[in-house]
Amino acid sequence: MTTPAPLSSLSRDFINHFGEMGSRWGINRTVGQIYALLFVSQTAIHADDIGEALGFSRSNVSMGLKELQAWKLVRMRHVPGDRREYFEAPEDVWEIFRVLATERRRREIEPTLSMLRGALLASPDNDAERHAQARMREMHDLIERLMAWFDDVQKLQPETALRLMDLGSKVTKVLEMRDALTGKGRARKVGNGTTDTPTDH
Amino acid sequence: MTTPAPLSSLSRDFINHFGEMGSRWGINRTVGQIYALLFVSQTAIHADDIGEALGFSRSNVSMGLKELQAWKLVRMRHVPGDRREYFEAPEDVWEIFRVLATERRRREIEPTLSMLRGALLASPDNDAERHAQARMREMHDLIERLMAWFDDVQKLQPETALRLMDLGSKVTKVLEMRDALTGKGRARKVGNGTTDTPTDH
DNA sequence: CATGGTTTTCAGTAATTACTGAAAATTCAG
DNA sequence: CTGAATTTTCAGTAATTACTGAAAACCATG
Repeated sequence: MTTPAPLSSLSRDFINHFGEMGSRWGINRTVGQIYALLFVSQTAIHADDIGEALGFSRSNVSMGLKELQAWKLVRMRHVPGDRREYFEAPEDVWEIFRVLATERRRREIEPTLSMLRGALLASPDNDAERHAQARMREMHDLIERLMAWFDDVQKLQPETALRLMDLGSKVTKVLEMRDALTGKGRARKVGNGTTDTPTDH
Repeated sequence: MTTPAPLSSLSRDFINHFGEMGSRWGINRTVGQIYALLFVSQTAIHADDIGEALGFSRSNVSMGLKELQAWKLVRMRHVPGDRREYFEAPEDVWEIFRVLATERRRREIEPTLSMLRGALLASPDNDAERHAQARMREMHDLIERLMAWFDDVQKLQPETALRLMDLGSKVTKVLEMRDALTGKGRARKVGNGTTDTPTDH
């Protein structure tokens, strides 16, 4: 019967922010707030307390938790002698990031990649189609490259990945050196046939 | 009065897919389809043709284009002797990716980062608050690290960035070697990342 | 500086998505 | 099995978001 801890203004602001950002992140207010609550909570919480803390109906909480579980962003656990289900967010923020990235990829990228793969099998029979398909190929190839890279990095230990990131573009020193040695140095643009872009940056 | 080119089934599928995925990507159907149309188009198109090709009202097209411009995903241009505004998607897919990532960061991450920065200034006065703030700090620090890395990579030439990515986790070989030399690494963790992890799916 | 062609705005409406309460299903102790 | 405690489902409703047509604003030209 413990009252669900009255939420400090610190936590309340955090939770509200997640609620508001929810729509931009592709989740709804409820889901965002529930996640935020679990994220800052010291202990696992059961659905009734979540609903009470945030002012949502029980059924809404149930649906929100279901979605968070589908995203693999919360874990369920049981406390001895209590039939209710308790929920918590995983500790390790890198792991959270990894899960989030993986899940977003699965939902937001894979379907497109597979559509593109299909489109690349077609035989275009006029110039417009040929051009469209070439564009799709560019998109496809970039996405595949990005995903292959992501696969690679994802397999690293968090510690290693973080360290790799901290190196940042310093890593390019290695590339530049190699280029200097192989005399490959001064190409500037990525080769897409149609030269255009007066880009500058 | 050129009819807006009858859209091959190849392009139509691509455009429809973008319409459907729109909601997952945080844009609406209209915006997704307009972008897709421009992306595969050989030439710049004006609003009326876009509306006709996709079956949207003129005002809807106008709003869609406005949003795409806000995202910096389309460019406007004029053709001599025609008062109408023509639109096109930038050529270079890496540049598109860069713009998209930057814009998403600005909209989806920066606000949270600044909220977190504020939260970290507070002085927690009980254990729960202290824990919540510590969690927020973990989140904040990870995001900052990721963003710093992204800043770094973003400044690279497309070619360099792509090549860096293609190297993937091979770069870690350098790290591992360095660790071996400095005696820093010492095979610290269990289940080392490079061998096949027992991932389910 | 008036005109016709063009784009933008906006109020109203349609479509979609979120949320609720009540009922059904599930779970488990006795 | 029974029944109390709990979670899930779902039909109905509320809230939000997308889309339209008409009108206003814009703008290059004569």
